[in-house]
Amino acid sequence: MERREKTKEERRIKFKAELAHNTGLCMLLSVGYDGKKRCAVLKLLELDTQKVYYWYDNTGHKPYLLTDLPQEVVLNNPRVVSHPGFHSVELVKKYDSLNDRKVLMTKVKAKDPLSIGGGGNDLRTIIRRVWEARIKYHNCYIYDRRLVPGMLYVVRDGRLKRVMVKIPDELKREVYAIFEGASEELKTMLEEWLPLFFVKVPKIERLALDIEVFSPEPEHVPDPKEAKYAIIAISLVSTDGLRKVLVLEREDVKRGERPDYMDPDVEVEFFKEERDLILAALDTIIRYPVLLTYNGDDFDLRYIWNRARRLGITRDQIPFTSERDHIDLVTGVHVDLYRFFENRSIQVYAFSNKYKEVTLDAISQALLGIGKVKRLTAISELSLYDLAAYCFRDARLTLELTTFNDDLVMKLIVLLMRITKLSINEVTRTQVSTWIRNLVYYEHRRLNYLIPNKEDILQRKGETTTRAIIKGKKYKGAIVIQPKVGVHFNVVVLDFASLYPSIISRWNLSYDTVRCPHPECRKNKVPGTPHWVCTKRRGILSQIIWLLRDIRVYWFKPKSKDKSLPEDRRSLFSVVQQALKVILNASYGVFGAEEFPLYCPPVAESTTAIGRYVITRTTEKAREIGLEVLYGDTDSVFIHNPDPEKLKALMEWSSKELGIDLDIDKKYRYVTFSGLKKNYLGVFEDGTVDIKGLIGKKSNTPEFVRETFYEVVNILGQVKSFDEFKEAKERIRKIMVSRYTQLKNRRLTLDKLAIRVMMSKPLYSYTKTTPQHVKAAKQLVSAGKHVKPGDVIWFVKVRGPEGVKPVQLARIDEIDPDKYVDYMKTAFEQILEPLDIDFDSILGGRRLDSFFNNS
DNA sequence: GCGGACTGCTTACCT
DNA sequence: ACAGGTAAGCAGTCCGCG
Repeated sequence: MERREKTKEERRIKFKAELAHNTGLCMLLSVGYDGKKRCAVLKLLELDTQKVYYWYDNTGHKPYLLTDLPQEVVLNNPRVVSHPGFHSVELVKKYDSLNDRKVLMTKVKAKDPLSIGGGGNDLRTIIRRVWEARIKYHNCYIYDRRLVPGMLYVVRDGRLKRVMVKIPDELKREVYAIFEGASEELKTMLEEWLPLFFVKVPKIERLALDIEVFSPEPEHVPDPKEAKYAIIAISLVSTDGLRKVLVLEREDVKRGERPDYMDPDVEVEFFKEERDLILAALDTIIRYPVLLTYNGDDFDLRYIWNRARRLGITRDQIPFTSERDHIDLVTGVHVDLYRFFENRSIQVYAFSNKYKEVTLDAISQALLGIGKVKRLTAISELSLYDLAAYCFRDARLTLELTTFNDDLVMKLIVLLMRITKLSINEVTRTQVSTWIRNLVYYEHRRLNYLIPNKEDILQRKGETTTRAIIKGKKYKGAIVIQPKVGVHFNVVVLDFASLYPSIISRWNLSYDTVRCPHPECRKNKVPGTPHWVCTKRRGILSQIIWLLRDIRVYWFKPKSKDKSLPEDRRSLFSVVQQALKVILNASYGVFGAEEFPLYCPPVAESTTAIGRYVITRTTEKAREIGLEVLYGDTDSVFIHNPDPEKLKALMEWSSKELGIDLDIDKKYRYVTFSGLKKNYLGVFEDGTVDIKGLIGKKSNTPEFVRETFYEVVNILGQVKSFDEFKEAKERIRKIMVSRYTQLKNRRLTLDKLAIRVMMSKPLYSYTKTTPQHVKAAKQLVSAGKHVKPGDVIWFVKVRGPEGVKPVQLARIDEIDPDKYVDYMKTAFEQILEPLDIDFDSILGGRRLDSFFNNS
């Protein structure tokens, strides 16, 4: 996309996005910076009209940095005062939490953010002794004005005002009861935070878009930078019922038949000119406040822009703006769902790893139960109606990823905006460390704390002291208790509800409290480390986590399951608790991540050290009172056939002695342990099977092995008592025999035997070794295919020197059956061995290999 | 020249 | 640009073997 473009203001006028002077109720979508006007600019979504308004800062807020040099010194520095961006200086008081003292600082204001930093000859380089000089201006503006993206505002006579929604007293009382006895500071904080959780997420109209592009080579996706080939279809699907595909008529391509899987209400419009097609799409785009795409930042919108320019459409006619790392919309905001779902925390914590590959097909298959349209023909060879149907599905899926389950994803995004104080553009495109950094910075400003420099934290607090088990890691982590091999009936799993956040809040862990400057606190040791924790002040992180954890555990989580509440309340509560979970789960890890600006090794190390102390003390106590501990991992203990009284005693002991809640998490009818850590099968009371870490479950296990594995698992789910294993064993034997016969006779397709492994990096960077999936990928490349990071390689084991072949290039008669026998054996031994079933003998003494060898 | 012991790399999983 | 711990399978290396 072209670098030079008109100012935000000029483009706003061009596309008729109005200035906010007097508005109805609005939601704050984003905060940016206008380089020409030299001020912050807000995008506000008016709820009634779904119109997006611009509001430019009129408070005179300026970018700044802080320095400990006195004002006179700064003013006597000619390089500062003669700097063209220099504005003024001001004396400010701050609390320096790292050193527990009040400090006077000089605030150096500038006319624009680049003069503070990033402009080469900037004030932060000139002054050198600086704080808070690397915060992006739009975020700094949010902190100082205490804005909360995702919350409600109005503009009256040009003045921006927060709209306060009254929370019913009854509700307030309930929540405050949780924090009874908490400090005044925490209660003030609660006052600020409560509305963010309880104010309903407003309706947000949105339009999903997807494009298809002609390509002369079927395997090649055209480069959006060049946009050399025609856009042949654009689909547009919206929350207000628009369902449309714009299709380009091409000389040699037939319209064909309208496929029946495309709903009859989908409108297909044909265009003779590509230019008209693009303009029609742009015309629709500007009518919605939110544009949704899947990979629009890197493909669809970029392609449209460059293609439009190529076709002579002027910049003035294209409502996109090119930002540093994404494409935004002049008349609203652009949410690229690929960027959002790519976020590891969203993937793991919000969607519990339900999708593994970050492709539209995989995600929608996992979350919506429907994938992309399957096609065998190249895009460019589809008939026009088939093309329309294919393209339509993609936009539909993109929209539905935000609407399913009562707008879950949209609500989650808004809740995350409120919690992290990030604009919608940023929260959907950044990782969890950015979220946590931003929310912690915001609290610093609210409390008038000086935001520390990373080097100062490291210098004062130092490095870690424990030794990690894994080579290359910085400090010791969690404990895993060796499991007792075999089958165990009636097992109760106890766990510490969000252990690490509990530790951070209860033990007052924070970069400002661990190894604090007071000599009298040194007695307050963290077990297993030389570190100590402050006894005089509450740490800022500990305070934040306390609030977020307790409100989640004691309020939102139970309320989201409370059937007596109306459905819409419950669904909001459930989203809130999920959003909090995402944040809380990452709150410990970031302090052990070197790149995090508040990186503090002793904080991370103390957290895991206390975790080890907690689980160790708990197992000791359990054994002491006569409970049998079968297994445990980090924050859980598996107890065999417990006396309920003793169980209760243990839980009470934990909250009293350790200050951390120990709850019943799960009850199993029985559990089988193979003897390996992080590896077991548990059957719940209702017969559902819970599988952890077993090979049969892993995504790279061949489908054939996995199917067989789940058939066996299904039988195990039906076993109610020890005696029933005998019958189960016989049924398992039958399954194995039939499956092996199937394999022997090669009555299966190659893809059932495929091992699927994801390439995590580009092909050329495998320099140390050549793993099998890389070998297969190299063969694909030789055959003219393209592979890139994130692609899953499907390969089979074959006889011959290479040993592997990608499925696309292999034949069923080439496979090496012995390798699959081994696979089967390891996969099944993990569940059969604890039941005392011998893998080889289960087929009546015959070696499994014989099934292959006599073929 | 070959096979076993070993280490290291890579991926996928658990908490 | 959240963390560490566990496991599997393979690649590659070293060592011993008259």
